[in-house]
Amino acid sequence: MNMQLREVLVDKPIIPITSGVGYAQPTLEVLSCSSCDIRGGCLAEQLTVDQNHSYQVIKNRKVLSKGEHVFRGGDDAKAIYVVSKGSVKSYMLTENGEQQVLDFYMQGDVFGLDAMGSNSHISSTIALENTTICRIPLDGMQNRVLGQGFLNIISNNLLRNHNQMLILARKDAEGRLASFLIDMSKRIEKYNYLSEDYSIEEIKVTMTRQDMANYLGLAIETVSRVLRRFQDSGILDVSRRKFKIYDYNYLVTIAGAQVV
Amino acid sequence: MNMQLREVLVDKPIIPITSGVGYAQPTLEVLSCSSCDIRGGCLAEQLTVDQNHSYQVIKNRKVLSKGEHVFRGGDDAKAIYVVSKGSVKSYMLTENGEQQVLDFYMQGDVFGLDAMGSNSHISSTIALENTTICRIPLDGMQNRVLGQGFLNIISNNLLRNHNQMLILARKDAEGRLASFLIDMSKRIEKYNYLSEDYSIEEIKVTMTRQDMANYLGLAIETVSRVLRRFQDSGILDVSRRKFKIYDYNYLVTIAGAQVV
DNA sequence: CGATAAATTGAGTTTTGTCAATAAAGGTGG
DNA sequence: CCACCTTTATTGACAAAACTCAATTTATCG
Repeated sequence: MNMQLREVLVDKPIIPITSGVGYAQPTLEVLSCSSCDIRGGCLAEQLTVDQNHSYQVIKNRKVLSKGEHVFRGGDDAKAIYVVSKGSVKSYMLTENGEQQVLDFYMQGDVFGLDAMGSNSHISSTIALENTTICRIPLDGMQNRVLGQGFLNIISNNLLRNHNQMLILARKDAEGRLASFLIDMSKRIEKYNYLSEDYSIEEIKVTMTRQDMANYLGLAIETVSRVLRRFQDSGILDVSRRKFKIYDYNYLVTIAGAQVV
Repeated sequence: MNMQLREVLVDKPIIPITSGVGYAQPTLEVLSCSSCDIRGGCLAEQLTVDQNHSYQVIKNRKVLSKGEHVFRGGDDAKAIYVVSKGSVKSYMLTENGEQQVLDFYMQGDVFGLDAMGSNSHISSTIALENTTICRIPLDGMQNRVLGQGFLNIISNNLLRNHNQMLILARKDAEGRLASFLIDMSKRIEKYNYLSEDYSIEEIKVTMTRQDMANYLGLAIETVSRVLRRFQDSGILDVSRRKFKIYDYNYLVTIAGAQVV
């Protein structure tokens, strides 16, 4: 990980970003996939095959500090992205200026697909911690062959949305939090499957209570109270962003059916 | 329209359906697009271009009666679909056996994308009225060229989901109903743009109050009461499935920002 | 025309949101 | 390394919105 960071810093800046309005923007790097932490089948690679089945290395890596945007609503949309390391949240703004969090993405996840059909982004994406992302330009995308991997990413994105719609429409606060914790737990386990210190029962998340609330359609106070109730009933132990889950199965029961 | 129906009936059945378990299934027809009501740029066509840019006509039309399923959760997923005429609803079942409606689709809309990445459907889709759908088999999809039209469909589906997530998470019952009515109104206007008797102010929907409730995450009684409140305040006139909108702008105000 | 499904309306309860105050953690600069 | 400040999180009291249960009315379909 240190090696990767060094490499990034040494190579910068090669491609200046072509962005919207005047806020600070990080620079882009052209880096090989060899320095990426994603192990096995990064789906970004499948998108870089052209009609002659030759690989075009057109991926660009970018290092973002916590709180930096990958893109904002209104920015030009000429790419999709993969999280190489770290985590981001995707959100839309309501007319009151509140954030509706659409999803959280972590290592290996593809995001930005909702802008493929237009010239500018509607949603925004921001880094929740120091994060490295991989940018896949869409120029010439229509000349690339449609791989099954790409179809998988798309339908997985859609299924996650559908699951979230069900959660927002049908579940009470406890069900939403339980679903969220199970989902986070599973995803953190998935991208940590090779490291020795992961656990599905002990996770550390990167988002605030407000982010959770904005994702689950709840008030921040409700999130706090439900977590306390969970703790009081012995299901888990909360300490800020760290969750120790004692009764995973009961959490599954509270959550109800999960699709993704 | 009568012509089309006749043609369908004359040609049947050519391809028997390869479906799951034992409930009645309609038969499939191989029909040319010439008898389709979709005017101008049916996006199904873009999906049937192979790598040599020659068109492969592999679209199949199917006539469904009201209440018939296009597919159910668990069915094999080997195709995506276009609504040629009529309307359908897509839904998932909760663990209590309740329906969460994911979206409604009408003439020209593409659905079933969420199953592209797996072998079986998780959601179900059912006809809300007598409906003709067009089936696009996915076999060999990976050899087809990725068109911008397909990307547009995907991101449009994703944007609709995001919009709905915002609605479910942030808006009260009035906001949800207002959003729904505006959306329906726009979509009905869009596919009726050539006929002389359409109006954005006077629409007839094909779903029940229960369907609306299941879509908007509300109780059916709440849907009824909100519609009554709208009527009492002179915004619109409701008569079962017919809505006459008097104050469209006020509806937009109540609904708040719409993305799609 | 009768039976069934769909929609409406009322009364009372529950859940969650809002407002307000406090506590705890994390970051910054001396 | 500590004190201070800002951000994040917790907790309580009360209000509001929507749900549930129940009864009734109105369509729709055979």
